[in-house]
Amino acid sequence: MGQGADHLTSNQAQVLDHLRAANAPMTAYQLLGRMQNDRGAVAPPTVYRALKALEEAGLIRRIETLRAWAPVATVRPGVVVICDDCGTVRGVEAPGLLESLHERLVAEGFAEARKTIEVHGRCGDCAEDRA
Amino acid sequence: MGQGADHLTSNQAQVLDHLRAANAPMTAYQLLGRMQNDRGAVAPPTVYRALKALEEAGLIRRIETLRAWAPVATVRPGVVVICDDCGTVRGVEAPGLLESLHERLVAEGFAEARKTIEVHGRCGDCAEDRA
DNA sequence: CGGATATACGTTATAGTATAACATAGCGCA
DNA sequence: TGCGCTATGTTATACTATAACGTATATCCG
Repeated sequence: MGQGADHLTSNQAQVLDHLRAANAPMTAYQLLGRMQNDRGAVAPPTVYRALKALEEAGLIRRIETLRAWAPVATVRPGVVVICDDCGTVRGVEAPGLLESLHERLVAEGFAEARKTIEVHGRCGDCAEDRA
Repeated sequence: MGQGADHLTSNQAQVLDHLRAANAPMTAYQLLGRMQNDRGAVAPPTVYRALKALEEAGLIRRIETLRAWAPVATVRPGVVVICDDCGTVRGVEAPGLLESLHERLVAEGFAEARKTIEVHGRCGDCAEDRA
């Protein structure tokens, strides 16, 4: 587990721990609340700086459609699948898909820098629960 | 031009006009500023309500990674391609791609409701300008 | 040692995005 | 006429994110 990290600072480690302990993405202010429980006063920049460093280290990513953050372990590669019922988030491998999109764009002279692919819906477990 | 619309209210038409006149997505508060220029006092809910109605009518969509809004005409189907240099946004057809992703998810028991696919990078025109 | 630089962090304030809640106005129609 | 519906106005506030400045600590090297 864990790649791309050098040494995490204690703020960064704490944020990462909370994200890994959660079973759904957390917003920055949810994290802020947890940190304020753990120790005393914490201000938003503390959280956002940790999030930025962790994102740059490849350890977390922002789920754009949720305005929230998730550890990369649960979300891995290109495609993020989000259950709107239970809130869980998974990464789905889709190598061919990313490949073919890439070729499409290259053919048009577009130089890709960053891809965001997020799918909302209901996961199998939640569908069963309603059956 | 234009589908899915019933009758637009004047707020909605005004917002849509501004979005169509722009060559890049606009934030809600940019739109708010334009509306305040056009007539006098306008408050955020006026803009957000119009955006919501237009989105439900399929006439615009939110570009999640930009926190901004674009007319569907410029952005069409599944894949949104964004140039980080000039700010323009295009829709790219990618039927096979969406198809195969869909099948992947169905196979896992996941029921899709909404897909967001956004690609950032530099468009061909901007690449030339730097050559 | 002592100073220069770099990094993280604390702290205060503010910018930017979005919605809740309640009041009002106009329209269609029983 | 009076009811219900929809859109709008209006005020306030919630939520998300960053700017700007100061301080502490570590590191490197003269």
